[in-house]
Amino acid sequence: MHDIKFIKTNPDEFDAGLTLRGLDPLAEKLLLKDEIRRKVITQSETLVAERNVLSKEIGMAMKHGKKDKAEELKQQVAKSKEEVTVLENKAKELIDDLNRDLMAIPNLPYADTPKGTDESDNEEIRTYGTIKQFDFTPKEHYELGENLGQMDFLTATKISGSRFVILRKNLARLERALSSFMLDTHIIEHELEEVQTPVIVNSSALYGTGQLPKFGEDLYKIENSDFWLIPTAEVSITNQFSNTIIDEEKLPIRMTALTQCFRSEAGSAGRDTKGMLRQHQFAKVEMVTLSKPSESDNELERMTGCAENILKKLDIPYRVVRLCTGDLGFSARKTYDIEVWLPGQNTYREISSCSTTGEFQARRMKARFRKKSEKNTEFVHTLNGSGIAIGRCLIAVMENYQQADGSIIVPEVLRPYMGGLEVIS
RNA sequence: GGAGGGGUGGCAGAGCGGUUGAAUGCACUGGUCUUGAAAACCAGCAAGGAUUAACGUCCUUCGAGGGUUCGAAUCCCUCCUCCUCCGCCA
Repeated sequence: MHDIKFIKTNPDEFDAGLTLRGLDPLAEKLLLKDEIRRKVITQSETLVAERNVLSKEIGMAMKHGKKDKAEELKQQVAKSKEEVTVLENKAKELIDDLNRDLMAIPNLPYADTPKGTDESDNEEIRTYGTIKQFDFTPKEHYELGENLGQMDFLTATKISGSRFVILRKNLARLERALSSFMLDTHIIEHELEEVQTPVIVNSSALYGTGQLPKFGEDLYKIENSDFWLIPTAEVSITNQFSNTIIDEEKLPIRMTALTQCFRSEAGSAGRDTKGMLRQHQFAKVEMVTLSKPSESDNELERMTGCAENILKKLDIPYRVVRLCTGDLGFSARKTYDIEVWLPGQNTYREISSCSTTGEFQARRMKARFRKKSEKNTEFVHTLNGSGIAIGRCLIAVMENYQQADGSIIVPEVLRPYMGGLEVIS
């Protein structure tokens, strides 16, 4: 959420940020609303203050047995009561209205964000690994999986619908191996703290990280309740710190969690319908960091590095791109996507997205920190990134490690997690 | 699901209609004392908002939201949550 005080002191910077997003300037309109809001609050509070004084006088009068005086004062208060109620309601309305506006405005991209309209304008930062040349035509993951009889979309359709999958035997085990490998790497090498969080959250958590109010359509909601399925563990990990004041020494707090994620994929009908690239349910290892404002840029590099390290260890080629203004998510100020090479598709596909939101989410959820021996609190900065998506990583392993006979070599680092298995066939 | 009891400041814990934003203790910060530390003593110590050049003043908040009242942490209603016992259950 945006700080109206920031907008007040930096209207041009605010509008420039919106322009980067392809939005019309809003500062003037918001500041007008704010002015009215403050005026009404002042009016209302003046009256309430007067009432409070009179009420105390009534109390004193009662104490000293001056009943007549008390009655007289009561009359006075009663007169202003209606007026107070009207003003208070009006103030509340104006506050809510302004907050609604502020909640629906996306975060401001960093000024150096590459300009563009969609993912084709993203800027390649670096590439890693050598793209393997096959002496046969590499297959897509679903061909490989189905031929192995270990990836079953048809049966999944029967029990759930489209965009679900059933993995069997060693592919199921491979998915589990990937999860454990990633988590172990994060907690041991990268010193992230592992957490296990709920996958069902309430709407206030979704407001906190920015999925609501604008993107409810992309989420699954549980009927007759305020429960939603998380689209990413970012929601539950980050919101642990809502309405919390953290001691400065505890920062940065770097966490990781493995959860299932649930997305309705409204609006992506027809895209990636084959295979398990785009599912309604998928496992993902997520990373979330809370940091001091001064450290968040470095933390973003660190986090991206953690995700990259997973792919390095798996020895799968990838590239890192910086998202352009048109591709940047609602809450993000700066995002690196990591895209893995998929030989079957002969292209790079997103497997991780690491973002800093600055204080955007922290302000929404009131996650603050206090410096030692300082009175004031400040909002923390929050970062989130996939570290990495399990399902897509499974695809990447399958396609990059496939052999002519349709079997799949198990990457070295995963073998300890697969009981030493070297090939899935 | 049934019965009962709680939710108060960083923590513990009073208050149960009238200067109570909240006693007291611990923790924390500053000071006195001390060679230094401890102890002791003194002082400070909630968040958000409005206003102000600033000092300050004012408003709101005692789980959340409504209500009663001139006035609510204190009374009433609804919800959330925690604990104990019973039932059910992975």
